[in-house]
Amino acid sequence: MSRYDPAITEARWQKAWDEAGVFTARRDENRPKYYVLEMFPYPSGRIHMGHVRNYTMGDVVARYKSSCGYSVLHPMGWDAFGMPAENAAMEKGGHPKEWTYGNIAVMRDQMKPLGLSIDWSREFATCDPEYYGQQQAMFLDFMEKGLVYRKAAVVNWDPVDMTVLANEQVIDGRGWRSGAEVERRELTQWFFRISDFAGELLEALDGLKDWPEKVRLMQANWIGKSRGLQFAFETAGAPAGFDRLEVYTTRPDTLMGASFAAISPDHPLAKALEASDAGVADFVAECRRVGTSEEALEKAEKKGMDTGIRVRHPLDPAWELPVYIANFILMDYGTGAIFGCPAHDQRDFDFATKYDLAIPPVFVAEGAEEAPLGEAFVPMKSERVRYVRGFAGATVQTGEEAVNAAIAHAEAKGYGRGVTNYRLRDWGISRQRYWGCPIPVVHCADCGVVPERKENLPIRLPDDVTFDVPGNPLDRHPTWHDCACPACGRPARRETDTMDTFVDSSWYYARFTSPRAKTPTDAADVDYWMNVDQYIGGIEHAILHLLYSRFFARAMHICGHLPAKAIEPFNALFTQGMVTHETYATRGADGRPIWQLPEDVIRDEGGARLKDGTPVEIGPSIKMSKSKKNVVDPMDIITRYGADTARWFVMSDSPPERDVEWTASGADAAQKHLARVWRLAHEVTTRGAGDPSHDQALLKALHRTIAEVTAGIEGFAFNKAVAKLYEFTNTFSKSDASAGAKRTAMLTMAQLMSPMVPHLAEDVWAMLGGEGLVAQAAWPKADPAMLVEDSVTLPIQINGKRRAEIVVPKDMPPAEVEKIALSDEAVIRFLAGQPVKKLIVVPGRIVNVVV
RNA sequence: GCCCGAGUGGCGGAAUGGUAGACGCAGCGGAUUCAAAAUCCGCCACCGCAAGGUAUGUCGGUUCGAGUCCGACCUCGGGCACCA
Repeated sequence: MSRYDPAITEARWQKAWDEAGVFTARRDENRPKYYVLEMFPYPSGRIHMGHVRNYTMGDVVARYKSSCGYSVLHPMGWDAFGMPAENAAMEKGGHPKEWTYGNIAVMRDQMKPLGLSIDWSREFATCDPEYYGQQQAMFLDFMEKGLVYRKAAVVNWDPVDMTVLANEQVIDGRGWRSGAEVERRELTQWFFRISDFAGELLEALDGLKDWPEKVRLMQANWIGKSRGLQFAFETAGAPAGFDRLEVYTTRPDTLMGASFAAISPDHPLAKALEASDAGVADFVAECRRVGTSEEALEKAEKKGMDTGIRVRHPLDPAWELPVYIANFILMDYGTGAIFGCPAHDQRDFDFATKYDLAIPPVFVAEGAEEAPLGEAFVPMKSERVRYVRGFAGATVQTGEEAVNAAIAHAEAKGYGRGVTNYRLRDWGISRQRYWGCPIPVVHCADCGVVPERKENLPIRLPDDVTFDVPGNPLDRHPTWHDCACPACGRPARRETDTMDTFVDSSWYYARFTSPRAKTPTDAADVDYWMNVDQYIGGIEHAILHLLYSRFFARAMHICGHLPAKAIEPFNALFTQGMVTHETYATRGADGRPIWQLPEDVIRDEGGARLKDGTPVEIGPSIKMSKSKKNVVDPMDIITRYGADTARWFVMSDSPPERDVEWTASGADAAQKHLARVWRLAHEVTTRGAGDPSHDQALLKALHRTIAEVTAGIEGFAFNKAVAKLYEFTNTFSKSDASAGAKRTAMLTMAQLMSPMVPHLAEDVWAMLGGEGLVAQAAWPKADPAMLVEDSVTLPIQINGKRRAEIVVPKDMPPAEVEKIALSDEAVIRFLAGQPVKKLIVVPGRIVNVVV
């Protein structure tokens, strides 16, 4: 064979790895273990470039760590429950199960040719009854430990399709299929008590040293710890049972700036008024037409309605404030009621302006005088301000001090108490859908809500369901929900809610350590393999998935399924950027966008159109997603160029943490380079002796490359590792070193390339007579002696501008460097006799002359 | 609206506060070839004949020195709890 031919060799090496069992994870007490995990994929149907990028990154780490002597666990599975399977069934017929497992088979077949070092024997899908049965067992454990409860919560309700909608399915306040205006509706739903762990989940973030700072910050903000005052207003004119109105505020120091109180449309008081007041009922109904998402609520026009009720100010019983129902008050935060201080909160300011309420300032900037405000004055809490309507603490103090003084005042006078509040809400896991893990409880007329017996698990999903009408197929199944009460044995009804798919993905990392165990985990296996040493996934999961997993690990520990060391399951986290692509849309008859696949769009100078000429609107480049159809199929590249080219390509150029916009060019170039390396290796076996006097230069370059590539991989700078390999390839190609040195250099280069392009590396290794498989060879070490340089080029700046450069011995004392610098011809010319005011010599770096 | 990021040549990007543009793509020129493909060599931020000047989204600041640190803003992206 005399040319690079991945089509033949890649399959051959994959077989060789397979037969040698190179990637089978083994518990080996004599070796350190390393668990590398990429966020498992949703089986959408085909792999996309984001997958290739994600799994190649993980594979580089896994192969590298394996070379470094670790016993590596690198598994793969499928996050297989979720709405798209049901949507497909509704649109095209068929069954979610067939659709899902069919997609898994296709995607597995697409992933295997990538040559990933995955232990496929551990593969599972979350929709396997063996998996979700263990999840149900844990749900029962959680119930027993009081980590689960039921309460009423609001959902998006489509009144035409008579079905619950996901936020994603609500577009501009309307159902995505029916187009009907969505309503908020209350249902009794299941919750996990994640908010009980809010403080701990927040504090433990400090220990996650190998997580990106931005993710820790996002999680901290999401948990949203705040210290404030909770107190009750006495009401006047309120319905029976509402003689007090509890409010929570983080700015009790602004109490004297209150000009109104406001409650959420979902507040019990609002509901009570709704029953007797048609005006309130209309207003509340209008508020409920906004979706349930925080974004929708925050963006909606701020509206309020005066209830006619008044509350007495806690510091002055004669002072009465009006009570509004306002659409921007969230029932889930604090008490669902606030007092409004328009002078120091922009939202309150807008509200007060709209409804013509007073805007009395509480404090002014230090040194300023009280004046009418054109907008809310909201300085940092750490800033000192002068209180003109203060009531606790010094006249001039920081907001922080004033808040503490106000809380102390309230507690001393007995009208309120300091409270620590979290923004984090309990995790609602109920879904009124079929394709999810059934919640293993039974509703009995006599015994109430009863947990299913563990021996009856898994509670399997029925196969005979239909999707011709919207709504939950489990609910309308004729017999599935019929069962015997586990407590009294009488006929009862099975819970038809299924679990949020985030539950499935909150513990799969633990399951990979013993995927066939008859319990959720196996003690010896989790103890050996946990924690995940390196977790890799998209930044879009920075908050929810990772926070839920952190909670779940704690809950599993409480139930004995994880050791204490695993309550933070991911030691190191890397968030890769997304693969983005332009979006293409045509317009439907109703003006709504109809997304189009890139492969169906023809681009030309004028814009873009479909094959039939329909004009296409080009949207911004955003995350590739099924719903926007802006996806590109990586299989074309793999079948045309081979896996190594695709792998090399996705590791080149873009830093892994940054978004990369997919473009079709570049794959050719990647393959050219790999073919070049192959050719250079082949030449080593055929060329003559060469010149040994050039060996040292080549080997020095090689050792620098070892150091740089190793640092690149360790630091998740794969693009830089690739660039260094390009550089060394150029050096190698130009080198006239001896055959022996070239063989050594090429063998080492094959090793350095092997995490990225493992098949080519094996080719080269075998060609040059390397021992065994590269996949099992020890990672090369850079010899420190070979990294030392004797001289260094120093730029000389004059007033910060580069004017000259000098070459000096590496260890030359600064005084001598100064002398040489000042006697440099170009320096003398630029100085033109001006006196030198200051001379800065940064050894090995730079000289700066200031005149 | 709120929270978190990112902006550097034609393009992807590199640069512990110390020579801005490594490396790659595209482009241009050359070698080889009957010709092409493939390969190899060279050039390649902008303005300027040159000396030199201007350049890291914008505007300010700190510093001997700023792409990097600080402040304000602009644009784009992610998340906002039922998309996964």
